[in-house]
Amino acid sequence: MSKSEVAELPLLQNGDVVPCCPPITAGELSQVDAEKMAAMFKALSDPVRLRLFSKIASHPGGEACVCDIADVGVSQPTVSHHLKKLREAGLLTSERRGTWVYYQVAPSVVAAMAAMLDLRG
Amino acid sequence: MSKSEVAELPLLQNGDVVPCCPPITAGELSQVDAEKMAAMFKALSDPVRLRLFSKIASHPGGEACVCDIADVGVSQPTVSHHLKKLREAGLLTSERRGTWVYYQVAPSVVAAMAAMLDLRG
DNA sequence: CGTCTATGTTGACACTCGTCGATACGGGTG
DNA sequence: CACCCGTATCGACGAGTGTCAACATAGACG
Repeated sequence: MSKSEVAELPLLQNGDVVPCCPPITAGELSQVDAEKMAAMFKALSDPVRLRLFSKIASHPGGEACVCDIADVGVSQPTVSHHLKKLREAGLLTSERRGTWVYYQVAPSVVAAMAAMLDLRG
Repeated sequence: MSKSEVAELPLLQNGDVVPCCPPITAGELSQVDAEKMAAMFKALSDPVRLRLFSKIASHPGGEACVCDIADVGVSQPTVSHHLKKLREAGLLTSERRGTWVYYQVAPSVVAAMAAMLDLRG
């Protein structure tokens, strides 16, 4: 029952849409594709993560320092925990610049999620 | 940041995109909007639900009988449980026709999710 | 070096979730 | 009516998740 099979997500750089999976209207998802997609949706299935993500996405350049977005109503370790989850899902990348750590959205991964929800398949 | 005030999960009929929440690039999500969006994403954050959903979405008319999609590797009660979750999230509607129950996708809700992931905000 | 600030990690806890078997319900059919 | 088939609900169990306090790590600066 326990599936510790952590599907390794793309983790690719900005550019274009990664053809991870076809639109959901294109046919039945395979087991593997379903697990990959589910991992991405799960990353956005928490209100705190969603708020962190929107704060970063709405910053100029789609990038923000942790110190700029940490005010979401939970403790600092919890913020760090959620940012790690988003990073592991491939939705964010992080980079340390001196004292601060900056997180950037991974546009191609987000675009791939949106493409999968396109019903005009 | 313009946040639309939608009372509860749409559950509306096919037609156009429900303006649930602005694109994630449009500004910080409110607590309420984040919870609504998170609930929708959570509904698609499970591989079994994703496979059920894709099976329905890829059927002609975006509708399918339970008997046509129930083969996803889990027991019948579990299938029923997941379909209920998708229904409660507003992503599916169900209708009994004689012996069988048919599930249909709610295109507007799915389109709203895709719109929220549009980075070209 | 020592210290301060910013961020990440660890361990523990309560709670939620996915799953199943057993059971109930609803509607055809004989 | 009795029976069977398709689907939903219930109750229970193990695994997973979000949260925090405490602690650890990494630069900046004196």
